Amino acid sequence: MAIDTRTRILDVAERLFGERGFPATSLRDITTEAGVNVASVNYHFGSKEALLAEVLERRLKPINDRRLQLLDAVEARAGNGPPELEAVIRAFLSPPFHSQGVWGENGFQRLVGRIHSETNEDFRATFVKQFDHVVERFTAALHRALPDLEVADLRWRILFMVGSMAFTMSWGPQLVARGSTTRDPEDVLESLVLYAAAGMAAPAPMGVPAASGR
Amino acid sequence: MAIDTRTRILDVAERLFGERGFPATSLRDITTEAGVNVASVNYHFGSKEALLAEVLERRLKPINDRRLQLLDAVEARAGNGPPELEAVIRAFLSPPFHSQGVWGENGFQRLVGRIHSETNEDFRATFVKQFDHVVERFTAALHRALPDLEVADLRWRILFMVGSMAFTMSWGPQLVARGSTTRDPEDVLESLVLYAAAGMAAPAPMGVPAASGR
DNA sequence: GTATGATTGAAACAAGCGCTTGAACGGAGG
DNA sequence: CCTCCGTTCAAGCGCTTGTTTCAATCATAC
Repeated sequence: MAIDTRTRILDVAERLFGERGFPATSLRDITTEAGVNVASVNYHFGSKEALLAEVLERRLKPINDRRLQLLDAVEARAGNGPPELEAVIRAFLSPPFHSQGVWGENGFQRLVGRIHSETNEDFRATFVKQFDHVVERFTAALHRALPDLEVADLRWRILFMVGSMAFTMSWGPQLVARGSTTRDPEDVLESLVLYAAAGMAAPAPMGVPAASGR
Repeated sequence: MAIDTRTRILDVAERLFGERGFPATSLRDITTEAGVNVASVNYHFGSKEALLAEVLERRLKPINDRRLQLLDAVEARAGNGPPELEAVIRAFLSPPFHSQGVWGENGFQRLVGRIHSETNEDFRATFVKQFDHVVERFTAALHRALPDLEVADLRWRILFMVGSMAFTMSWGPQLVARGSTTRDPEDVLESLVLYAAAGMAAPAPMGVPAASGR
């Protein structure tokens, strides 16, 4: 056997969860395609949910590590001054785009896009926890890059940015495959970075009176 | 009986599909909570999928109609000149935010966010078709508002915008409920409009040489 | 070469799924 | 009163789900 059972299950599960979603993918779908026994999932992972957790962990951890590493570099370069906005955003957005292979043949990118809106409240809480540290670091960095923006506004804008990213990773491969647009993932990333940077730097909304007057 | 069976099923289905997702919600979950018989779903709608279609149709149609109506007004105001960017974006983003009640108690907004990344390829195709006309109208309007931007770039930016919107509608209620941020949906919409307008107006990427020189 | 502990296999478990059935219900029209 | 027809109901259809069981198999260590 070329690769061991565990890895084969993880690979197939990653792709199928990405293509069809978690609840719509059965363990038998996975094990049949992986050429392993149904029981091996529960033997190696314990449950279907635990399998999902490990599928995510395997990819998300390196991505978040890389994000922090890139952010460190950006902040080091900035010294005591504010970090460069576009560089901070690029540090956040580029790792998931580079996490694996080519668009459309990439189960995980689809899964990342999907996972952001698919699971139940409990899972969301767990999912968010994995990102807490990363989000806090980037929020702080962006706050330094954009000192005039209220933190509350900044948090919403980060939500907008993550939304663009997740949605693009989920739909992008399909749009590219349908030929509606033909762009290198690298170009799409670049486009997204420019878009997000401009959005972040947009004038502050004036709806609610600010705590610290503006 | 206060409301008729059909409507009760639609209301509960809308909320549960939004909370748990389509595959994870069983007909029995819906009918139990609605206080109706299981068979009534198949009697009134034909199948679970048809129920989902009707749940979406009921809300999406008015939203898209309203979008076009607002866009007409914006274009009429612009006369022969280019429409105002921010107004076009507001015409696109505001209807789903106003579609129903309050954040967090709103099944449909959650569902809208979710539906964008949850279902399978076949459903996506059907789903996209419902939006084709709206997307084309807004793409044209945005192209007139931003004549220097390649249409290919513009399409990606529209994807980014829709992603922000979908993600915000999916996660916003939860963030608000957790108290991480307390904002009126109207303020969030305003914030999103400003963000998207700035992103749309961002400098064009220079990655690939443009077909028509820039 | 045989014992040992980890892994795989075929089969079955209870539970839940979407959907169908055929009878019962209930108000309107003749 | 009775018929009719749209609607509701309890029950059950065949099937799939995640998970478990326990024997068979494997690689390794003595």
